Amino acid sequence: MTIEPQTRERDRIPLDRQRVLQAAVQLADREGIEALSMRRVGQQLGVEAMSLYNHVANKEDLLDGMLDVVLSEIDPPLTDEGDWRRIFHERVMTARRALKRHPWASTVIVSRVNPTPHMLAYMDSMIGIVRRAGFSLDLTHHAMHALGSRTMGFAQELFEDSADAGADPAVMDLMIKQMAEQFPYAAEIATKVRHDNESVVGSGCDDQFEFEFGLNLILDGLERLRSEQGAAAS
Amino acid sequence: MTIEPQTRERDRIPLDRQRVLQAAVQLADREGIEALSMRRVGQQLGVEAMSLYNHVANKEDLLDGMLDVVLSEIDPPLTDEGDWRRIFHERVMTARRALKRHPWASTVIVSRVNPTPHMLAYMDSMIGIVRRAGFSLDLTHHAMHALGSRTMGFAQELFEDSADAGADPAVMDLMIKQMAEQFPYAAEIATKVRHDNESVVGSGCDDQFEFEFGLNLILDGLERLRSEQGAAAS
DNA sequence: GTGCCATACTTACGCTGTACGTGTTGTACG
DNA sequence: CGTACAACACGTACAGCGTAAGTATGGCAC
Repeated sequence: MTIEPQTRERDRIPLDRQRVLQAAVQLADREGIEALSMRRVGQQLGVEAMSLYNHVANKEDLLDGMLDVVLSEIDPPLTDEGDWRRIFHERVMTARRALKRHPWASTVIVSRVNPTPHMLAYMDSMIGIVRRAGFSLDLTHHAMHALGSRTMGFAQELFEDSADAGADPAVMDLMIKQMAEQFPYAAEIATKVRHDNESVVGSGCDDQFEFEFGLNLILDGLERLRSEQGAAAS
Repeated sequence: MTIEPQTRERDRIPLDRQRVLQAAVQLADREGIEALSMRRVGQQLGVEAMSLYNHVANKEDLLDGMLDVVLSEIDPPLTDEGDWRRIFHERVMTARRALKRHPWASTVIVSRVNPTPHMLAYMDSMIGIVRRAGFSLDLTHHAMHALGSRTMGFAQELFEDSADAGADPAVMDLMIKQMAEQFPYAAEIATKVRHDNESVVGSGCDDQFEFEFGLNLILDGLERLRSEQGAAAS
């Protein structure tokens, strides 16, 4: 009773955030996201549930962290040459593959409200692709909404609005400024949206408009295929 | 103690599924979906939690039922005349309005795995619109995937696969036959998918193909807008 | 040595969904 | 009218959850 704990203490690898996240990811991979509880993750590490709270704020934070681990597995773009559609498509499929390795990821991602660092980095790189292809700021913004999280490798709307649109404007300014260094393209869009909606309450984007924009984009594309099909066959 | 219960019993309206579902919907509307527990719903009806189980199988079933209530509020189509895109668009926006009346609905719908009756009816009517506009079976199938639950008034993939693709084939046949009467258009698609994948394991649809189909549809639409924008300005 | 600080452990609270057994009810039939 | 019955609300109980709060056990700076 006096020796046992000491020896156990000695050869115990100390916990850290990375180990906690990795254990959680492994558990979710193996037994599904519904089997993931703080107690089970602790068990996985030979540790009590409460010990995890030294490294993650709460379960929400744990899920955010797990997601970030998955997103960190998205390979960087191979090339920057050629048709933007090819580059974009390729990168989306890479992201899709990363997410498919962790089947729980796509269901978790939709329940999150704040983007993780790797998420921001990824989005920034995708925005960069279309911007460099000559998309206007406006069109870029609409494009990202239309693609929704198809950009992430599956089909689903991303976040409700740009973080907390109702927050302190001064804080927002600072946040955007800090973001601008790391994620210039994303920051550009955020600034624009913010400017457009200076006097507007609620969400930073016109959800109704963005929804109809995306809907019409698809309907028009389908109409084109319909008329082609009409020309080819009956 | 002997009289009290009797009088209370007398003027108690007996529970039924509809009352349970309505109380649950009201509670979720008022206090959010995370506040919805069996105990709270019971409380809402002046009844213990366990009494609800006489009318719903479990919480999953309760959520399915609640969703069906919301979907039943989608108004029937106004007209069947004119451009299919206009008709389709109009109906989607009607569905969107119904879902917006219950903010929790869109988050709940994505966690469901089986379509509810009203859901099937709605999908059937949407498939009917494009079929009557001359879409081939194939194109219709791809179209529904591409639209995802944009058809429902928000953007998100629908169900993992067509119900239980791995189930007993004989049971499936029966199911499809029964479906054919009520939902002819939906049944037609289901039959086709089933036929195409006779010898294929896993999901009833080629997820990879459908995903890329939808992605390319949007990318092509965006490319068109990009080149137009290039011609007009810059 | 001594104090400090990080961190792991323990206990406990209030909540969840729901299995199981009991009692009361309105209704159908002799 | 009396009785049997099926429907159904109730109460209790259990295993699990996230996490607040307090306690014990290191390694490390002085």
